[in-house]
This record gives sequence, structure tokens and C-alpha cells, in this order.
Amino acid sequence: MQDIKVAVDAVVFGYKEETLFLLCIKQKFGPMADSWVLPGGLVQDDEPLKDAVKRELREETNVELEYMDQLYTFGDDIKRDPRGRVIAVAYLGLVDPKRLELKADTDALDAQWFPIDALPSLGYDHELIFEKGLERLRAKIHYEPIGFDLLEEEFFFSEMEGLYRTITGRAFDRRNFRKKILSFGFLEDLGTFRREGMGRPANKFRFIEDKYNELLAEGFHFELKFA
Amino acid sequence: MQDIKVAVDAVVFGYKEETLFLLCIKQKFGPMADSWVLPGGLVQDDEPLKDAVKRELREETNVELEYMDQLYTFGDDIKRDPRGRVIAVAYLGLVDPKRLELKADTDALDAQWFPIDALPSLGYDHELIFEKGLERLRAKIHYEPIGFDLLEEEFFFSEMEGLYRTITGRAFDRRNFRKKILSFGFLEDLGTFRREGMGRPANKFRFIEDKYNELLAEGFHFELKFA
DNA sequence: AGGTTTTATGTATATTAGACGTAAAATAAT
DNA sequence: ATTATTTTACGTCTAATATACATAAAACCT
Repeated sequence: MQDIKVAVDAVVFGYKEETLFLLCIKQKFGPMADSWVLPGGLVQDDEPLKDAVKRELREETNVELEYMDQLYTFGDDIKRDPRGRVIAVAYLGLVDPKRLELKADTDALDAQWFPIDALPSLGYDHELIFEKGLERLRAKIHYEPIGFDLLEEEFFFSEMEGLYRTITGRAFDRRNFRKKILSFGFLEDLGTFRREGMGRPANKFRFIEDKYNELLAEGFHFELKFA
Repeated sequence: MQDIKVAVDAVVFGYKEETLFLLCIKQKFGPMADSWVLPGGLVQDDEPLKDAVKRELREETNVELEYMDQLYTFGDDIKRDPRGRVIAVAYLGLVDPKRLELKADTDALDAQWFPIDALPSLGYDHELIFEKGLERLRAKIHYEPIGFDLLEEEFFFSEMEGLYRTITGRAFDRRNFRKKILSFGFLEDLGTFRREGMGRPANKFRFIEDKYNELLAEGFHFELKFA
């Protein structure tokens, strides 16, 4: 008779002011009580995996995410959980943190965004899971338009630029970047807006998902390189 | 108390003469006895996931694969297994079928390669898993040099061409394809060999993994497009 | 009014992708 | 044995794309 437990964990990234954040909770119960860990927990017998992550995320952080991507299943290390054999199916989520009201809910002592270069030490093997999530994010940014999930619905081009610079860690030419993105044709130009501070006013843009899907159907292939 | 079982399944592709093959077994026991399914089975309590797939593959088909890639974890459909809640961690493997001696081993009635466009109907949700594997294979062929796992150690360029034509389903220019691949610099030219049948004798080539890894370290990025 | 900052747009050049031409080395046909 | 046919090998020209770089416009600051 098999005795293996199945858990789900969420690697949720947020972006704000040139910084990437990871969503963490302080655990209330169990062997890692008072440690920071990724949101997550055991799957219920009659619950699809993807519903389980969403539920845990809601219960522990009050964050609602309509869509998360399956990231990786961690099950090679027999002792990754001190309580016994547990495999974890990890999911990757992206949000603009301004859209969400964070609060430690029923199942957690605290919930907080940490800048990824100033993380607390994480319990279990969750640093490994985080690393895998970051790696995936950095890969995906090149071939899927996921950046828009991390920005506000309406954004200035320089904000998008900053996001890509932050995630890739590379400097690139603003003008060529803008030209490239606009050439895709899935951004709507919302016209000029005053910005706080100095400089010429800038145009805001919005990602048109329908247009993107239409392009995909025509064989379009999103791709960005940052030499 | 959670009651979920954990299984592993293997999507193993082989290539021969312009055809892609899928490795299947005829199940001996259980609700799917006498059905064709993917090799796989329940994970043992003290067994890493990756060891479990390799073990099942060996026990059921006599196939030894040193490396398999995690593909996807199937756990959203509560009733994917009629015996109860089972989630399956699927792995993707690639081999040159000529290198392996196939035989139904202890745990299977039969083991066989099927051309992917002439598959028997598969038990459980294994057609779904196969589809996911095929999709991943077709994606990977564009950005990782996985083709060489499916070819013999030493191969003619036209064989590689046929493989890429088969997997992508597209015609492309032989001359430009060859030029592109050779420009990468990870193939060793083994000189000219007589071929059976007509035509000018051709050079054999070999994939130099060390050279490829060296290139990766220098920032090289494998990429092929088939417009 | 002149300097600074940020945005908007354009152009010239280098690099790469794609289309295509032809010769060489083997077998097959007459 | 000479000529076609098949397959490979190698090269060239052109179009498309990426990269580097120039300049003007619109705001704020002094």
C-alpha cells in the first residue's frame, strides 16, 4: 500500500519599481511553524491540482489568480518534507501586486512580498522551487508575452522596459526595443498622459489579448532577444 | 487522511525511416488488462520519481534510458484512473530504437513500437499524455539539439534532414539547413562513406556533446526555424 | 530663456535568413 | 563506354531583420 502525500506549491512573482518580488507566507502549523515558505498545501482527494493551488493561495494570502502555469513536480528528494514522503506539484503565477490586497488569512501567520534578492531563508526545499520558478520566468519572458501580467493594465513603455531590464538583467536599446514590440501589433496606443516628474509626456499602452490570440492563430511567434 | 496515489508514465519516442514511433505496452493486470498503455506504474514510498520511471520502463519493456525529461503532471481529472484518485507524473524519453532490444518483461504482456499515426487506442488518459509529449517534442526540436538522441551515433546529413522533416512536418531547403547546422560547430565530420543505392557518397557526422556544452557556456543559443 | 530630462521617431549599416545555381561522385540505362 | 539520373557538396545573390546611432519634441527646473 503506497504512502505518499501530494501537495501543491505556488511560486508567485510580482513586479514594482524595477524590483521582482516573491510571495511568501509564514507558516502557522507543522514542523516549519514560524518559517517563511511558499504558499501551498496538501491536495484534497476530490480536488483537481489546479484548484488546489488556487484554494491554498486564497486561504493563505487572500490572493486570487485566475491562471497559473504548472512549473515542475518535486519528488526526487525522498526527505524534502520531514513529516514523510511528500511530492509537490509547483505552479507559477504572475501578478501586479498593486491589484491585490494581501492579508494573512486563516491558514497563515503572515503573508508578504519579498524582493527576490532579499528573501528570508525558506523552509522545506522551497528555495529550490523558487529557483526553478525564477528560471522559468526568465526563460518565458523571451517567448511569451507574460510581462503584461506583471504590469498594470495600462502602462508606459518605460515601465515595460524596466520590467524586461529587471528580469533579463541586461541593458538594451530603448528605441529598438520599442520598435520591436510595437511591430508585433498587439498593443493599443491609448494616447498621451502626463507623468509625474520631468520629461516629455508619454503614451500609455494596453495589451490586447484578443489581437495576440488572433496573431497566434495566423502563425505568429512571439520572440525577444536580449543580446 | 489523504488518499491519492502517485504514478509515473513514460512517453518514449523512437525514429526510423521517416517515421516517429511511440513505445507502448499491453497491460497484464488491472482494469486495463489487455489494453495498450504507456509504460509506467506506481511509485514506491522510498523511490525518487525519476528512478521510478526508469524502473518501470526496464521492468515492462527492457528499455534502459539514462536520461528522461519531466513532461507534465496529470492530476486535474479526478477520474483519470478507474481505481481511484491517481496523479501521474509523465516523463519524455527519446531513443534510437535500433540500439534497444525490446521485449515484454515481467510486468507486461507485450511491448511494441507503434508509428504515431497508427497508434492503437490507449487506456486511461494516455492518449492525452502522448499528445502532450508529442507537442513537447515538436517544441523542443526548435531550441534543443535533441534530434541526435533519435539518430544513430554516426549519421548522414540526409538522415538528420528526414528526422527534422518528419517531426516538424515541413519541407525546407536542404542546403540552407545543412549550412545552418554546420555553422553551429558542434558536429564532427567523419569523412565520406559509401551509401547503398544511388547518388554521390556522403559524409557521416557525429554530435559532439562536449563542444555543445562549451558553446552553451559561451552564451550560445540553439535555435532552428522552419518557416 | 536656456539647460536637463524623458519620450518619440527616423535612418544607416551589419548580420542573418531565404532562394536558388551548379558541379562532383556515385548508380542505372542505352 | 557514353549518357542520363540520383544524391551530395558547395557557393552566391537578395531580402529581411537586427543593431547602432542621430535628432527633434515636450515637459520640468533654474
